[in-house]
Amino acid sequence: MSANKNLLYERQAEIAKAIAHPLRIAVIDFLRDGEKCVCDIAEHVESERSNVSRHLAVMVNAGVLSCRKEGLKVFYSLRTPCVVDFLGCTTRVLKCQAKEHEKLLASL
Amino acid sequence: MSANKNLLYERQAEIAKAIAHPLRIAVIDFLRDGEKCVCDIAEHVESERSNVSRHLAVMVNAGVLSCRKEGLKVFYSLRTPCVVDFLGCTTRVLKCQAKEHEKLLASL
DNA sequence: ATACTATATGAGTATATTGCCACATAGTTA
DNA sequence: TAACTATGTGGCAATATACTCATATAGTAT
Repeated sequence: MSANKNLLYERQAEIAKAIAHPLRIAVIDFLRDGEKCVCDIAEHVESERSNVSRHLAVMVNAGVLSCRKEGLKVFYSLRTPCVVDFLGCTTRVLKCQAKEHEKLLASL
Repeated sequence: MSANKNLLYERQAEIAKAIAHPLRIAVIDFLRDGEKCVCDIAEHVESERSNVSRHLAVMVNAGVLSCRKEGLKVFYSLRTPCVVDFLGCTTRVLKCQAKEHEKLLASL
């Protein structure tokens, strides 16, 4: 494996890691219909603001979200719509799993 | 947020977490051209077999990989081709980041 | 200036993940 | 059976992550 490949894998892992948390996935799903401030996000995902703020920082750091300050509030949004594709990928994997479970059940 | 949604987010996060590691991404990339045994995978990703074995178990557990025993060897393969789409998603995010960096540099 | 609101951060604890070593298990071959 | 190979697992230490509480910062309004 070349050093370039390794670097790519690490960057890819960083992005995947930034998404790999239930709360963060909830946030991404919520942000599909446009930018939201921390307090709205915290209310929606039913978690403390300080906690949400940290999770948001993780995603901004990984390049998944971007943020914009306006007065007291900070609005977060998806940096690129293709982040949403991740959710599609996961649901496809889940569907694939469900199908195999069905097959197994049917064979009993 | 409904309980159903929360459950979905947790399952999605499990899958994303199973992918979110440089070594595991290297494995997925390697498995694109078909099933491989642990020793071949370990050699390719340049890591200890015991370590690789654990990472493989994580991915099987999350439903990302499947395995098949044949004699002494255990062959691992992608459970569904759509797992590869993840890598595409991450590279698209990376490209998006690169573009923004370019813009920033150009404005200096 | 004071009180208030929204957000971020430091510190501490709890928990999870990773990598390594040694060893166990299972199948193969002589 | 004995030696060998491929894989998996227990145990440990190092590190990373997540959550909570208290506090800091920044902007707003009175």
